[in-house]
Amino acid sequence: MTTSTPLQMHPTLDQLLSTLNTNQHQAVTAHPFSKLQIIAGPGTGKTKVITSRVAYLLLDAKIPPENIIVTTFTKKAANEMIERLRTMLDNMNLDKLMIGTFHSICFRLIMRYGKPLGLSGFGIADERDKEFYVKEILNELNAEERELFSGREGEKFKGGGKTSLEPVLIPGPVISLISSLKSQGITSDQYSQSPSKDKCLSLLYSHYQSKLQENRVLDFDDCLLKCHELVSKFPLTNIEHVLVDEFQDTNEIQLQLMYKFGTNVTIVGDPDQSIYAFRNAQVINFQKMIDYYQRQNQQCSIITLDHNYRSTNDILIFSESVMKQEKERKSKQLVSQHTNDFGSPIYAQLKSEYQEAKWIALQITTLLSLPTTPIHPQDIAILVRSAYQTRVIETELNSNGIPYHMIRGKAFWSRKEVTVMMDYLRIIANENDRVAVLRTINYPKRGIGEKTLEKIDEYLKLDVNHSVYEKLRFAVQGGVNLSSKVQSNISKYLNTIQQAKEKLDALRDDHTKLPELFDFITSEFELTKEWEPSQVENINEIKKLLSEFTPPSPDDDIPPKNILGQFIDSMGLNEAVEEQKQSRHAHYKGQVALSTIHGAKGLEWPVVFVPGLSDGLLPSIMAIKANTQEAIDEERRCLYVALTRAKLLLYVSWYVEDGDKEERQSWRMQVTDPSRFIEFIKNKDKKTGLVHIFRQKDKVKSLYEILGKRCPDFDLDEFNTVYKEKMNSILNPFNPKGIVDGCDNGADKKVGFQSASDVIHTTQNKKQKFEPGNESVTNKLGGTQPHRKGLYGNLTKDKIKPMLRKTGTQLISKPSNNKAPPYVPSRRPGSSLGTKRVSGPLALPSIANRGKGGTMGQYQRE
DNA sequence: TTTGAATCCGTTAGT
DNA sequence: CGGATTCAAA
Repeated sequence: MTTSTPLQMHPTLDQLLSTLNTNQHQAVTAHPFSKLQIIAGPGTGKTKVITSRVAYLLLDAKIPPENIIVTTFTKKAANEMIERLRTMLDNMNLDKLMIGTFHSICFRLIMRYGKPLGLSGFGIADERDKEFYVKEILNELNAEERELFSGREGEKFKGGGKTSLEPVLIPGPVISLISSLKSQGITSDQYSQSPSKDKCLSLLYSHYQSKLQENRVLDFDDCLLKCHELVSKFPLTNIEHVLVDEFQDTNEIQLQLMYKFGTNVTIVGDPDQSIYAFRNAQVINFQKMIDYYQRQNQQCSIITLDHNYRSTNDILIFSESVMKQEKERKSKQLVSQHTNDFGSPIYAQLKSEYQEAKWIALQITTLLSLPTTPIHPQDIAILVRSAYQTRVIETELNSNGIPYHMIRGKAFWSRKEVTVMMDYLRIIANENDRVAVLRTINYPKRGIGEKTLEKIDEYLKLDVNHSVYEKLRFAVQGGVNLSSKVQSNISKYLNTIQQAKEKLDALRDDHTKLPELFDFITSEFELTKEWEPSQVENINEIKKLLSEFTPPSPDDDIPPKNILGQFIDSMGLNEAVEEQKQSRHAHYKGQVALSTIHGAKGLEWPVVFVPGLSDGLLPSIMAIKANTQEAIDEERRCLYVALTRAKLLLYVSWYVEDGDKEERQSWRMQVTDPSRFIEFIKNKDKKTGLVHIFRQKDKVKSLYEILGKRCPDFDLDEFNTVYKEKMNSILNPFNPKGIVDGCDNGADKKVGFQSASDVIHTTQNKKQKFEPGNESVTNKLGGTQPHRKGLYGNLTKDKIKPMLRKTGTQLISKPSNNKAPPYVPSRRPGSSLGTKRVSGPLALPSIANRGKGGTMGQYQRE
């Protein structure tokens, strides 16, 4: 199938190919002008294969880089791939290789060629913008249109009928239904002509599109849809090969785009790892692709990679037994290339999320306290289904002095301070960003409330010949009737924008000065003083991204936006350089990774924890409620992805809550059952994970060896005794037997049952902060202990707060600094763990973090 | 009319 | 818990 004999091959390529196994070799060297599916299970060298295939196309088939499109799932994956390629082919200029996410490639194409469609200079509407626009169109419906919604078709758009008798139209369903249509490639025009259309939806879809058009923005789905329209009308003529990575996560419009991009395609993916159906991804694309080419009498070859280089066989068997439960699945035979095995996953059933977190912390400290341990924090990951699950774990890691790092998800970008900052950058970059103006004009408070805002917005919508910025100037100069206070406040706001714009112009394209501009904005708009230290930290993350930002390929004939505008587009597509190439490793070094399963896709660690294997968490409550096989299957694949991230040691755990004995976050549904996906281990030893590799000296030895260290001689039995005692103190915290290493853990001191007078103080002038969730008590050993139920009788916090307020009494709490807020990236908690501790007081919470800036602070009110 | 506090309410992943 | 909504006080 190769186009040349090995002798004629490029020496680099030759060398490259020699490192591949038979299947990989076959996949890489498949005919360049053909259709190919590579089914790549976890750890089968997928990235290596796709990268080598690109190299093969460049070197052997001599396809110029600009004639190849490679789509990846994330910008990060694209960066990694291009780095690998640069290393492989050090002298080749790859700047023109079209590589990136579908969204960014499409956006680039639209920027470059979109003029005939009237799309030049468009920006990106993010999720918040979408919601803003949808709310707007719902408010702008006239009486006649509103009438449409009284029928059955309108039902699904209604909600919130609890408080007001009149049901209200809500944006959620509108957004997701429109998105679903778009990802199937259905435009609003097409939909409005469909005989089976939903009249309400069709109406909203049209309004929504006009709204986007008016504001000159594209939403994520539009990037794909409009690009499809573009390449249909004006085909790309130069593209000789299209490669699609993570094919299992493509949706219909992406499949159609792939067909349109070029006739020769290579796709790589794994149906078992399809976990993005919520974004309308469809596994059926594998079959659709085959059928599509079949209809054109063209063959689509399939190559399956089955050598797993990542995980031990035990881990593979375990993961496979999870997947086996899925009906109608083509079972896969992954063969581990490991010769060592460390036994089946270590597991435990616990009583609460707190206990589970403690269990995890114990496992980690145990691993890290092995003599000359071969395992470092950066070798460990904790993967959860939902982002909020990290909170309890973070707290526990903090109090054990375990350094960790959050792999950032969407949550970071929806933090208040982050969105505000982005909005401010947007108004500086773009005179016409109405939404950003409306969202910043009263933050910080400038005395502009709902009514005034309405008046202003009405005025802003009037005249299309002036920019939003100009119109706002006119408004202050008398266009809108405003109080003098508001008038002067807005003037000041506008003047600061003006100054910032001038600064932006002055720095031209010198992006090294962007941080200065950034500081100017935060100080002049008086943003910093609105924020807690931890929020400022988040803002500095943006500043860092801004200073690291390099605009993409300036040699293009794209009408240039200013550099800030380019930065914002890039952020809108979530593709800002997350971390620069080399510093990435240094940055994460010495830190445990904490991530959602979705965020961990494509990554691997020697040690992986998968907690929260309870019904309602995984499968998530939403999937259970949806009550469809597809939803449950997707959750199962999610688990599969999590499990297959592990190379050597896999820890799984779950908890079941019995009644209200344990403190629970009351707003969450009680977890009562282990996950249905792990039925098959429930029958085994249920007692909790005392089953451990440390039982066998030879396993411990080979663990050291495989990690490139020599196992020192040490007393494993003694090590295990310590471990078991600590385990006991977690499982039975009030049992005196849990006393470890001669340290009295205070079982006789009624930990957790102190009197109310300990926490309630009468204060006079001193304004005290009430920190929800922080009323923990410090016990005599320096450990913190959450309040137990019963402390305030039947009173809940919500009830007690106003009572205290009325009597001039306030609830105060000891600043507890080891509480972790959700989603705050990379805090470095105190000292890192020593590696030499063998039998140190692991069960005791570290006090290293005490006294540092309160991390719950960001939710306080003054 | 704006603001801050009280209260209600939902519950997922992220290009 | 935290966002949205409602209520009450400036």
